Amino acid sequence: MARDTTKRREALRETLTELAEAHVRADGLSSLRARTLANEAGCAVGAIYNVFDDMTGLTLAVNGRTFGRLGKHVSDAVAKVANAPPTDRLIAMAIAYLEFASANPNLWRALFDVEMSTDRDVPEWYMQELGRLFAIIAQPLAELHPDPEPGEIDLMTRALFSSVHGIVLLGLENRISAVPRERMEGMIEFLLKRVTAS
Amino acid sequence: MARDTTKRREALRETLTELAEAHVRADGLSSLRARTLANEAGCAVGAIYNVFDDMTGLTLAVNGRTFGRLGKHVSDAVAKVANAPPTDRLIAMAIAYLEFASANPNLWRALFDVEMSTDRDVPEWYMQELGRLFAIIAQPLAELHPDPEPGEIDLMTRALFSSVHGIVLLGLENRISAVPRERMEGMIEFLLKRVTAS
DNA sequence: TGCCCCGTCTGAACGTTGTTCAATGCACTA
DNA sequence: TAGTGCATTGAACAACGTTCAGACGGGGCA
Repeated sequence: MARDTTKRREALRETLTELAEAHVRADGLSSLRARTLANEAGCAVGAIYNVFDDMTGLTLAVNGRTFGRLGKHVSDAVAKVANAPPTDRLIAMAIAYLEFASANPNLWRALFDVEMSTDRDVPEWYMQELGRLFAIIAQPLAELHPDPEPGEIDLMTRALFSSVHGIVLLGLENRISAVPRERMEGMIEFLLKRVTAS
Repeated sequence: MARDTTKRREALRETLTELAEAHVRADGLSSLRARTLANEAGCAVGAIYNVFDDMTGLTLAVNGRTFGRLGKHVSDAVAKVANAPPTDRLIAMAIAYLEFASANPNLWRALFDVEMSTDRDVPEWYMQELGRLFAIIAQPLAELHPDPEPGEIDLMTRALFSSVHGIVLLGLENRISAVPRERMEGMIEFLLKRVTAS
């Protein structure tokens, strides 16, 4: 019995995550409704709470998937130009980040919009994925600076990631100023070329 | 009567904005409650809707004040070093931006967290203030590039603003990685010095 | 086989939201 | 003073996440 129940729970978890992802992708994080999801999954509202702590837990499950795909997209992009100069690899990664955010704006925004103010801990996979992403960025930077001061690479890594993130964030925020795609790429190239210029 | 009523409305608008600002400053945008505000202002819940379209309208009023103060803070900072080289003026502005966000995190976040998905137009003062801010940034950049290609200054302005914004945003997001203040300043200086280096 | 027991699942109910609108009150005019 | 029209009220509404007492059902024991 125990195994059977566990399987059902796992299956429901999967179903709910899939349905939630579809909603977030289509209409944004704020369109998630417990009752709607329960209807679509063919279960009771309460069943959601047998499988997730609350709606935030469900959102985190969706974000886990998104984060994985984002990481893969960036990794693949840099792998394709593995032999290019460090600056070009950085640009390729940043453009890939832009591509992903641009192709999945709602899922991407959900990564940062999830409410974590309550005492819930940041999931460990969150920090791990972020660490993996930072490691990929750090590599070309390390090649550009073979003899760095302590912490210098880390500072540059965070600065560059944050900068690209900011450009993508405000660029996609069409309410403030819808920036055409090629201009965003222009900003990213401008920034990275300047910063990494010896 | 008409004038008297108008005055009362104006006074209520002022009172509500002030109270809302206090709440946002202390506990963030999501802590705004229509009933709480009405209690504190000594009016009925419905009265709020005589003065604002909805809660988003009230939030926009709060953001209007915040935007004004932010602009003044940045302007003052750059005015103090008006004779310094362009790069130093850019750094002074960015540090001032960081200072403001750091000193008023909840009010600052509210500037970007306000829900505008509904068809409500972006208020014209929003674009105006943003344009003013961009103009301040563009000036040192124009000095650094006396003979720019068309649109180049604008692209640089947006790229730099977005980058600094991203650094401040992720740096203050303590859930992801609480970055100490001096490291954030380090990132900003690193970025701006590199980007503006001839 | 039949019965009981215990964990699972259900969905009505709860407490809070923002928002509305019929009813009330009030100030000013004729 | 009676009448009129708009400002103001706050109970009611719809929708939300979340809970929990009870219905349900399957596995172990007599």
